[in-house]
Amino acid sequence: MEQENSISRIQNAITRNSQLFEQLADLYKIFADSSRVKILCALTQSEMCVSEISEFLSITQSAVSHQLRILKTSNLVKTRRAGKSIIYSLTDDHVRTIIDCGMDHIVE
Amino acid sequence: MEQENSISRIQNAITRNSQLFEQLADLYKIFADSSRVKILCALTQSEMCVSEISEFLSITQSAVSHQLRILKTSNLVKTRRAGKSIIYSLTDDHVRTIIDCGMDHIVE
DNA sequence: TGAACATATGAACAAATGCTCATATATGGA
DNA sequence: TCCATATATGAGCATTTGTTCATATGTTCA
Repeated sequence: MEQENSISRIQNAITRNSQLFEQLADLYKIFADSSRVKILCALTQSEMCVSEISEFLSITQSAVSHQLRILKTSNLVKTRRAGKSIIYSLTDDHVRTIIDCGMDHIVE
Repeated sequence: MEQENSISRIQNAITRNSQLFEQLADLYKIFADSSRVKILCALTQSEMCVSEISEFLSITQSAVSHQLRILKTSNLVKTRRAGKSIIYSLTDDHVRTIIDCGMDHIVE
């Protein structure tokens, strides 16, 4: 039943809406970099400010900031200010789901 | 409960196995191109030979072949020969699941 | 065996990407 | 206001990536 919905959804997509694939590819592009995946996984555990992420993952502050910008632009993370820091957190649970999907495939 | 497993799995991954993120990112890289997503979606419907895929998606035979090579190398598709044609199909249902995950996020 | 069809592949090129370095912006406290 | 801390951003650069074009490999059938 759920499978059927999936297939017909994809069929419609292929025949009628080629743009959807760009969107889909663009979404996966975000997860297609190990720095960003690490950041997203880190935020899966708890919200963190930039310097915490940087330290936790051993990635340059600048690099982290650049990647966070991408993540925020694509609405996967949201921010709030706390004093001098800016705290990043996941926008919703989709990220968790998508990472889990991929993880399931890796682990086999 | 399922959420808990997810989180602890990710925590272990971050602290102990940085290589896992490369694998995860590499997996998403495969989905991060619209041609490959289209091909995978097409194969979601039914197995197809190269020229069918090429025609169905309006992508050059050469381009399709190059992408199929990537998909096969990463074990997402398998092949069998039928006369002059080589027929491609999905290796398992993980592809469906992953595409569905992404689709869910797009549709919102 | 030779022609026609089907697929694979290598080289070349343009576009996209992620990092670093330097610097700008913003906040809090002395 | 001045300084230290925190974050963002632009330019430059090296690497990766996807396509095209030409051609090679492989299969069927006359």
